[in-house]
Amino acid sequence: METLSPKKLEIQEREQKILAAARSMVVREGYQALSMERIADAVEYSRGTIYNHFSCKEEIIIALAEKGAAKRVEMFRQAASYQEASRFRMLSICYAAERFVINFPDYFLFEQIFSLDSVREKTSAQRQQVIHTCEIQCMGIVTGVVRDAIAHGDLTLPEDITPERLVFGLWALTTGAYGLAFTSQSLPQIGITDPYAIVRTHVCHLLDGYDWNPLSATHDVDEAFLQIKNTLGESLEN
Amino acid sequence: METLSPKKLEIQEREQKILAAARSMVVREGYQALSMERIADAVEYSRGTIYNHFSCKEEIIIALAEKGAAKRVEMFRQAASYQEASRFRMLSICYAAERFVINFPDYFLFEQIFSLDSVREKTSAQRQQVIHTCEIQCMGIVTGVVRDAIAHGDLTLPEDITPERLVFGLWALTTGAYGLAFTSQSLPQIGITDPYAIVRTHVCHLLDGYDWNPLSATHDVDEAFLQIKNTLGESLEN
DNA sequence: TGATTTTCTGACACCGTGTCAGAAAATAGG
DNA sequence: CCTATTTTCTGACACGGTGTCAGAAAATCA
Repeated sequence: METLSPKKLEIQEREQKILAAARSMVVREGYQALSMERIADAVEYSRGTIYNHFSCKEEIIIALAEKGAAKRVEMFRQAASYQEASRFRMLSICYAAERFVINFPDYFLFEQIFSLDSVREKTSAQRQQVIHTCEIQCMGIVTGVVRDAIAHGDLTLPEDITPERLVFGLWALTTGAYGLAFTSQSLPQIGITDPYAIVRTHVCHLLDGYDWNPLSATHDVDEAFLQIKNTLGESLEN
Repeated sequence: METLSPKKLEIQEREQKILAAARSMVVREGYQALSMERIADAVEYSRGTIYNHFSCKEEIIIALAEKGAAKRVEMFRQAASYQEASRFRMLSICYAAERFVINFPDYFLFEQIFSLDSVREKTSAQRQQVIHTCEIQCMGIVTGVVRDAIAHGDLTLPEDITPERLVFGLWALTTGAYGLAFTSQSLPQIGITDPYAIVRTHVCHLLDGYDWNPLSATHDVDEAFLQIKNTLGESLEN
């Protein structure tokens, strides 16, 4: 069943065309400008046909969020394969998380839209499951690095902190900061001009707080990120 | 001009009735169930009258977000007045931030809705300004504590970290975590059952990473939070 | 009390949604 | 190649929500 009938293929391609149209529409004019009607116009099919692919516009958003989630998993994989001491592997994942929002701000936006109950409610369980699975995979990649660190003796976690809990903290810190970077009006006013750099600093201090070796004091953090950028940069840019 | 005419008073009261109706509607049935039509039914006035108060439903959401923002400022003020060493004042603000989302999850929700461009776009500049001002005030309260800490010699920040940048990190960590607590499906599955407790732990480790005295190692953190709860609990619950 | 101002109302025009009967196109069979 | 069957596509329709505004109703004034 490798080759699909020409018609089936056309349909598959059309689905991608619909998503591409929706994506650029949201990017250019915002979520509220997205309507099935306008998508139908853009791809030159009738509204009914669009509804054959997606039962409502929320399903389109979640389909786009799915793509984003898959992309992030891929980038995290790349980053985790960085061949260095555990702490630098951790930093390289942070770098990947940062590149993700910078290179694909729209994916980040779709996730934010999707995180509203009122939107998520209207989407299918299957697609929710896909996104959920990606989330678990990302967690798995990062906790894997933490476990490696423990195994190599670079890190000893306090009793009440599991690798998952540490990762939760990093996850919260980074996504919280990226969310603020996107939505807060106040940042420039209080001298926060490069939130991404600040997050990196905080991550380092947090890891220092957990005594994850080698500590910041023993190496040049900026240098480390530069190294990561040079090694992984290409493969994360796509 | 202390006493308003009875009619003006009625109008003012009605505005609160509208907000209350909208609030309970969103809490009970979600944002997407909110409509001017249903609000009008609920408060037993015509749609036109509702439009005299708010030009669209986004304006209602932002009005509710405003109330939340003001509440947070109030709670932060209370917390910052905690009479202890700077680090514990910092923790007491974290405690206030936590109580805010736990006691008023709906306010947190309105902020999330409001953070979407598509919603914010439709709201008036004045109201946006009010929220913005509250945000700045909160920042001011927290950076004030940081500055006090520096002045008292409890904390020495690295050159590249201003008090604002440190606060940005805490802000990102906490709101990021609370956001995840509300929206992520994955947390229980990976053993994160009390995200709030974990955030507190991470905050402590982050402060440790910056050598903010007294370090966690020298005192019982749980005990400190208990103390805060006993001292401030009442005044934050309202 | 009547004149004037303010407030309230619901009908209206509009826009987007989601559905579905029937048209059109693709595919299969002889 | 033609016809039968299946699949896909379409646009009209009913619905529900939005935002407006002319005129009704109520409040205020004098």
